[in-house]
Formats: sequence, C-alpha cells, structure tokens
Amino acid sequence: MLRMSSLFLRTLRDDPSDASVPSHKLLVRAGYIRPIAAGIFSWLPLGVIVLRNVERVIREEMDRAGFQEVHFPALLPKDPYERTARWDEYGPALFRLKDRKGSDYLLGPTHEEMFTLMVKGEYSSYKDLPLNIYQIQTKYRDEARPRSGIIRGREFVMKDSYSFDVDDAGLEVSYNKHRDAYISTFDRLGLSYNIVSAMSGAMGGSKSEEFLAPCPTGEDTYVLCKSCGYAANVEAMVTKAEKKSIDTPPQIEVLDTPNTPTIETLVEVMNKKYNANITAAETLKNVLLVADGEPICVLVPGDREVDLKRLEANLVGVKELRLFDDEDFAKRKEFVKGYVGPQDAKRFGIKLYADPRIVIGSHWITGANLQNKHARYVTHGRDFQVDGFVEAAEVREGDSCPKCDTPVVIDRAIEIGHIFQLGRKYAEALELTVLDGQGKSRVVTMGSYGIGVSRAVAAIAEQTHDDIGLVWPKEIAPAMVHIVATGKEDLPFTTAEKIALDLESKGVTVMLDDRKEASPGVKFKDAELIGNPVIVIVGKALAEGKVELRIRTTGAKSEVLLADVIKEVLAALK
RNA sequence: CGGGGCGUAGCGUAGUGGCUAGCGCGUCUGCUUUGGGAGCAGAAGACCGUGGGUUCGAGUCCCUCCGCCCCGACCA
Repeated sequence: MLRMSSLFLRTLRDDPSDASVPSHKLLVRAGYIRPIAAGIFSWLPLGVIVLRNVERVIREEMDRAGFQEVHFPALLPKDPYERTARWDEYGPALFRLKDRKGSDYLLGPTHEEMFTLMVKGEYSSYKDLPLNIYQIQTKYRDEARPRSGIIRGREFVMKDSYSFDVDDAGLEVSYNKHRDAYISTFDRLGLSYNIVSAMSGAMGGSKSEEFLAPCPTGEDTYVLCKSCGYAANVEAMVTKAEKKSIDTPPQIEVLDTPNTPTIETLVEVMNKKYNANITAAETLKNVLLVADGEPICVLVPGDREVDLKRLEANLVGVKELRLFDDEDFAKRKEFVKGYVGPQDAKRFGIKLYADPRIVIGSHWITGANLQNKHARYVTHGRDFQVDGFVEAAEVREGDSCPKCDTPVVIDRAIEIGHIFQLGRKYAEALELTVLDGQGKSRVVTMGSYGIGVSRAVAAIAEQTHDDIGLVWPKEIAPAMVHIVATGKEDLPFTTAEKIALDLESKGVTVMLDDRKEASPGVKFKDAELIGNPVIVIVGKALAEGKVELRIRTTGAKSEVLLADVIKEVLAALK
C-alpha cells in the first residue's frame, strides 16, 4: 500500500518553466520524474512504479510469445562495434569513454552486435533455430537535440529483441510473432496506435513497420487512409501517379520570362504575358543536389517542395545528400539558378531522377537553361529521359491513397515500437553461421524489434491526460485505487484503512491518502493530478454510511454504501 | 551544428545602473481550520549560472564560458 503520509512525493502547483509538452509538465508536477540534465531524468517512487508496470506488461507478453530474456551490460567495449563499422557510422550520437588504460568503451545505443555475438558463441546448428531473445535495458544516445521530456531523451529504457532464423520464411514467422506480441502489449498498455509501413533506412534489411501512437506532440508524421486502413510513415508513402490523359504536345517553345527565378513569379509572368492560365502544378521544379559528391537533378511538380527526408530514404545507396549551394552553382555555370530544365541533362552530364508524378508523356513548363528564359511543352520521354523515378515530393493531406485512391489524412505520432527484418547484415559482419541439414554453412538471418519503454510512459501520459492531471490505465497506474480520507475525526481514516486492506486482499493495488494535516482540497487536487483510475473518498458521506466513488477517466461521481464499496470498485476496474 | 529565447530560494516569478534583492507556492513553529490547492502570527531558505570587464556604484550594461528550453539540421 502506498501511504501518502510517508510517500516520497512532492507535487508542484506550477508547471516547470522548461517543459512544453503535457507528459513532461505533468510527470514533473505530479512527482514522477525530476530533470537531471538535458534529456536525462530521475525516476521518483511513483515514476518507478509506472515504469516497472510498463516493463511488467512487456515482459509478460514477450514471455507469453515464448521469447527469452537476457541482460547485457550498458557499458560495452569498442571491438564488436568496430567489426560492424558502427563505431564510426554512429558518429557523435554514440557516448564514448575510455577506461584507465585508455581503451575505448561506449554506452550501448542498441545491442545488435552483442546479441549476434552471444548467439554465435553458443549455437552452430540449424536445429537450434529459430531463436527469439530480448532484453530490457537502459540505452544511451547522445542526441543532437533531446526534447519533449522523456519522449526523446539521451538515456532511455528500451526493450529490444532479436530473432535468428535459417531462412527468409523463418524470419517472416518470427517477425509476425513479434508483431502479434506488440499488438497485445500496446493494447494492454492502453495506447491507441497505428501500424504503419516504414523505411528500413540505414539499418538495411527489407520489411519494416512502426507502431505509432497518434498525438499532437509526436515527432513522426505519417499518412493514414481512413477508407482502407493504409498507413505509412511519410518517408515510406508511395505516390499514386495520376494517369492524366496526354495529347501530343507541340514542339518545345522557348519563352522570354524575365525575372522569374521562382515558381511563383514564373506562373505570374506566364499568365500575364502569355495568357497561359496555368497553376504552379503545371510547371516543373528542377532541384539540383549533391549525392555522395555527384550532382543530380530531381524533378518534382512546381507546386510541391522536395522532401529531403523522403528523397534520401528512397535514393537507394546514397549516404550523403545536400542541396546545391552557391559554390556548386559557381562551379557548374551551365546550371542557371532559377532557370534549370531537364532537357539538356545529357549534354550537361547530370543524372535525372523524377518524382512518380512526372509520368512519361507529360509535358511541362520549365527552365530553358538560359537566364530569364523558360520553355514549355517540354515532354518526358521526348525531350528528356530520366535515370529513374524516386519518391521526392512532399506528401500532403488529401493526396491519393496508393491502395484505394481515397484522400489520405496526415497525423503526428510518437514512435513507440519498430519491428523489422534486418536480414544478414550483422550476421555477415560478425560471421554468425550455422550448419544446415546438408552440413553446409549458412549465414543466419535476423530480425530486430524495439519498444521504447520509458517513451511508452510518456506516450500514455500524452494520450490519456486531461486538463487537471494524468489519467493512467489500471495496469500502469501507481495504484488502481486512490483512497482519500477527509475530516479531522479518526473514523474516516480507520474506515479508509479498512477499505484499503479489503481491496488489497482482492488483489487491487491501493494508494491511501492518510495525511492528517492536508486539507480536502489538496487531497482532491493531488489525486486528480496523480491520475489513478478510481478514486474513493471517505468523508462527508460517511454519516449516511456511504463513500464517494469517482472514475478518473470519465469524471463520473457516485455515492455507494460502505457495504458495497469493494464490489463497486471491482466493477469499476473491470 | 545553425537560428532564437532564458538562467534570481525547492517550484513559479518581480526587479531597465542607486539603500539591506521583493512576491506567490512549498518548507518550519504556534494557534485556528477540514469537501476543492484554507486563515492568522512568526521563521528559515539566494555566491542573482561562471569568469572577466565598464562604472563612484552591476541582478541590471559589455565580453567569455557553462547550463536549460524552443525551431531547424540530425535521429533504428
């Protein structure tokens, strides 16, 4: 039983000035966490209980799926991470340190290497697989910008699991087992979420999905089709290319368009000077970039910006991507800033990549590669050929769903889980092989699956809080029932104590506000702020043999007979 | 890393060059009070982030560094 008379807890009346998102404000105000440094927090007693509750739910679901728990150190030697090149690739986000002998160590940002090496050390036969194994660990990433309290910290708790299989079919099975386990986990955690297709990104591998908890303060943007359920991270959103009917356009016509370095000015001049009656969507934007040192040109409709994240995620094999700067334009005089067009790409020796909207046969108004001149009727397939199509343009609300054509909505969310089929990248780098039935050596294929444990605490707080405080689901709350005793007589206190003991004997966890010195108002405010799902008030109504029952989620209030309180509370917790 | 903002008591804040740094919450003591962050009386608690400078005089102006927050870049 949590007794507030002795609980290490101090609630704050004001929001901390350095917090901006609700979960951060409320968790600090209600005494769950305290800030230590940027992106680093202490967990006070209430916070520890909530964090452990989330861990417990995750453990139970992992164990139910038949996965086994291990525990690695957070402090790790450099060597395994050098063998997979991540010592270098992880860059400044890796917390590095040296021991007294000067050897390099790191604080684990994620543990693929350790799991792979562990399995390599114990297993060598296909008969040992499949294997699914997990840990719950504190992870460290020296984020360039920690933000939003515990949503994105530099130290955080994560559940990470890994699957090991002989072949792709096995990997698919392990992947789906994890997917199912995640669904039951997040359901129990009381989170609403969408499962969206994601890019496997820098980690390599193929299939990848994210569990996103919708919330205005989330950092991830995703698209959702309310008609067919298609959901994707904006980076992974596939463009439905409009199959517009295409007539035979006239030959290219070069036009004088003075002072039109932007799409906006171009449209204005076209409409005024040439009575063209066009919109930006009929112009072609030619964006010059440098991809791993090589200049490329990306074509998008003029009414859309290039989404660099999307582009980078979809340009396979490109490690570094940046826009042309003034220096680049100075070096390549053939590219006239503001008047670039694709029709001379071959001559200029530059690769062209088109957004899928630039369909073959479509014609565009675009730069003429001459100062103050544009060209119209520039036709894809006739006047220029591209080296490939790539998802480059920004995604907008109302864009067509690639599956069913319905306009999609765009929403923000917190990434609470990520599952993906890693493949053989780590197994190859660390030579994790098993002998198959024919006695031949096979590289193991892996899956990697993460849940942000501490982040889930924040996500739940974000999704369930209200104006007056936190509201926890019963499995996660510090206690299922918050009992408040009011008045200065002993009776409410002894009665509250008895109710608390009775509830505990039924397996209900209880927080008891047995503070004699605090006024009723203080106790009510604290109860609401702390956010246990059911509140029982033992006070005024006791004269009629009743107590008050409040449901934190709905705000419902009722008076119940003392004799019925256990029954009523149990019913409310159903 | 670029841009912006902010560092005054545990928390929230006032203090635009001039006396001993003010207020609210919280804390402590006493009395009173007990259904919505109670009242009265008293008390403790501040290296005004750091270092340097300007000035007769700096919380206040200038510079340095440190820290924190926000936007962006970054980000399994």
